[in-house]
Amino acid sequence: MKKLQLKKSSYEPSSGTIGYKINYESELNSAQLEAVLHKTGPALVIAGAGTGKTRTLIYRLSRMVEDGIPPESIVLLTFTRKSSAEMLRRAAIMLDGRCERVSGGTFHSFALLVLRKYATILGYDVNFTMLDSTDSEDTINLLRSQLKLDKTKKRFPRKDTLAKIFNLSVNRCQTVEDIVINDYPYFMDDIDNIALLCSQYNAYKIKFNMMDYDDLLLNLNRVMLSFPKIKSEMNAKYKFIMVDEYQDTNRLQHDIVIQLAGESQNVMAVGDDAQSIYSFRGAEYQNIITFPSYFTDCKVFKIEENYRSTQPILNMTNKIIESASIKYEKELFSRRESDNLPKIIAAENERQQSLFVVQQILELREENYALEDIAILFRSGYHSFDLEIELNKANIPYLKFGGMKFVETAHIKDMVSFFKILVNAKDVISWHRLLLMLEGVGPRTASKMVDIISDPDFNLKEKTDLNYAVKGKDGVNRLFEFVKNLKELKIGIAEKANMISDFYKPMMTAKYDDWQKRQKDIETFAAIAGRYTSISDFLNDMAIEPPTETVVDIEAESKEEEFLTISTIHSAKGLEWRVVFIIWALDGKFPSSKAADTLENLEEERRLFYVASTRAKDQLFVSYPINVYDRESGLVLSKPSRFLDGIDESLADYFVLQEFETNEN
DNA sequence: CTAATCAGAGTTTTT
DNA sequence: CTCTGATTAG
Repeated sequence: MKKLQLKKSSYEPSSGTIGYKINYESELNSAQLEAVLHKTGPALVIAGAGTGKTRTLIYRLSRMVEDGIPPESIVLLTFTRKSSAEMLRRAAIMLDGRCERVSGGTFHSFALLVLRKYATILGYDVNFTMLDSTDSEDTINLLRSQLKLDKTKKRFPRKDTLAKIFNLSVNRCQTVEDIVINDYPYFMDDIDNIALLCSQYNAYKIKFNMMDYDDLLLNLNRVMLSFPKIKSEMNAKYKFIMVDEYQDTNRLQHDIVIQLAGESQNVMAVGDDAQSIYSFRGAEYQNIITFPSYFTDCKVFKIEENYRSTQPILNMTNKIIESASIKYEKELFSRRESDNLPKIIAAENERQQSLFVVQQILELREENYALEDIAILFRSGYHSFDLEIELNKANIPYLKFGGMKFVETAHIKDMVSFFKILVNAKDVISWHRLLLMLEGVGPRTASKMVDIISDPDFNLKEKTDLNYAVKGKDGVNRLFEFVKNLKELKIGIAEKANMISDFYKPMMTAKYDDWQKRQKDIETFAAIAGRYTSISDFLNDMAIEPPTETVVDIEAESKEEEFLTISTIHSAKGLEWRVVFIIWALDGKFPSSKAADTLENLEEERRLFYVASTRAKDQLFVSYPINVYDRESGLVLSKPSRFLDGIDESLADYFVLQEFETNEN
């Protein structure tokens, strides 16, 4: 016979977090929890550096998944692929694999995904080609010489300047004329030709079924604006939108978010206006300030407790950002006390700065800091060159982020061109690129042949026209034969990559003196290619989500070994380390003398310095060499960065380096 | 028309 | 220093 018995239990509030696998209440502070439990409707989360912004996003994501919202209907837009992957990984660990099925990624990759489905309605072919920035510059250059604009009396803007103008025009939603008037007044005389070139460029891309980075955003927006049916289809599919780093969105991305939010307005933007560092590509930090005004009843959450850094570090960073003109006032605080003030170090010259950093790292290692706990940050890619030499000497393994990317090097672009042609035989830019490498072929011949190739009737198999055009040019025939054969071969991508590499090698040795170094990259490239089963997937990834590593270290893919991180500040965004070194904090380098011209630029540099210094958890070193000759200005730079003004001895310890002899070797 | 040579300019930062 | 554009010789 069964009897009932009373067992003591406890009171549980009826609202809140019962029934969840994760105990949100105990793992989050109240500000975070509020944001995590936010159900529907628009919301803005203002979260200072190190306050658990990512954490909040991840927990909200898993909370939604636990609520039974299908992960596919949640779009998580992040700024870099690195942070997107990191976020999904952490969410998956916390809850389960469902989190990884969330839609999204970067704005650009999300756009590509959508456009592969809808681009035909805009007149594109499904397998349109992606142009990376070099490709689009080359295209612009081609059109420029066709328009004979390279032969004008006065200097016409260079291809990279033109590309930048067009880019800003798209991302800021302004006309090319406006951009020239505001940002490039010295090209006023050429304004008509610049605008003409831009429209030709746009027409050219459509004609040859190509999209550049900007087109991805533009067309995503367009497809939703012009086709209400598609928009409602998308709104039905993507019910919840979350956007990270909102302060770095530009006008166009902002518009896209509004479209995606649709009627339901289930959109949450997360960011920190003090960390806006992408205005050079059209980002407007005002977007985050005006965000609530675009939606009805937008909730605003502020998270101010910092979990990352010690209080001394925060005291200094708060001071740095204090003099910036930002809208959302916030004062970060931490419960992590420490006696260790940030250290500001003056070195005699660059060499000494590098030696100092290396020496410190070795000492830190003695103190049981792992290399993974340490990062060295700098303003521009080349600031680390000397340091890298010293690191190599000291046998400290490192990975470099930011700066020149692997896929952007000329020889890798050549290799990619072969693959592009395999997918799209009418990829004129790739053809052009390869033809130019051949002996006896210059711009004229290449253009002529490209014209023939782009003719709709042209067919690789019978190339009689070409035989005529290239008579006497053996290399051209070999190239065509090679591509033709390769196309028909039924072999894997790895084998094709090897064949291309063999074919390319003589071309490379003829063109580059340093071909031996490049040869290594080619092998790496072939290895990466071998991981794919579809060439188009491979090319997509190379354009939209290329390997993040930089040229030098991609070969050293010993992931098991621990390594030090050296990185541009831009690439360090959103990450953290126990010990951070900021090098080259020298006025004229950081802020760079280029940026000193306008207040906005200077403000952005200040935020950049702020981002850099808030990466540090335990220790922060800021160093600068004195007595550096600056070619640009012709001055000897010797003053520390102006962002250190006002950092007195209560906030940081100041040091000067002194050399001395030791008996050690 | 191409290839080689020279002069000059511009040097962030990313998808 | 490195990449680009201009000039010139072949």
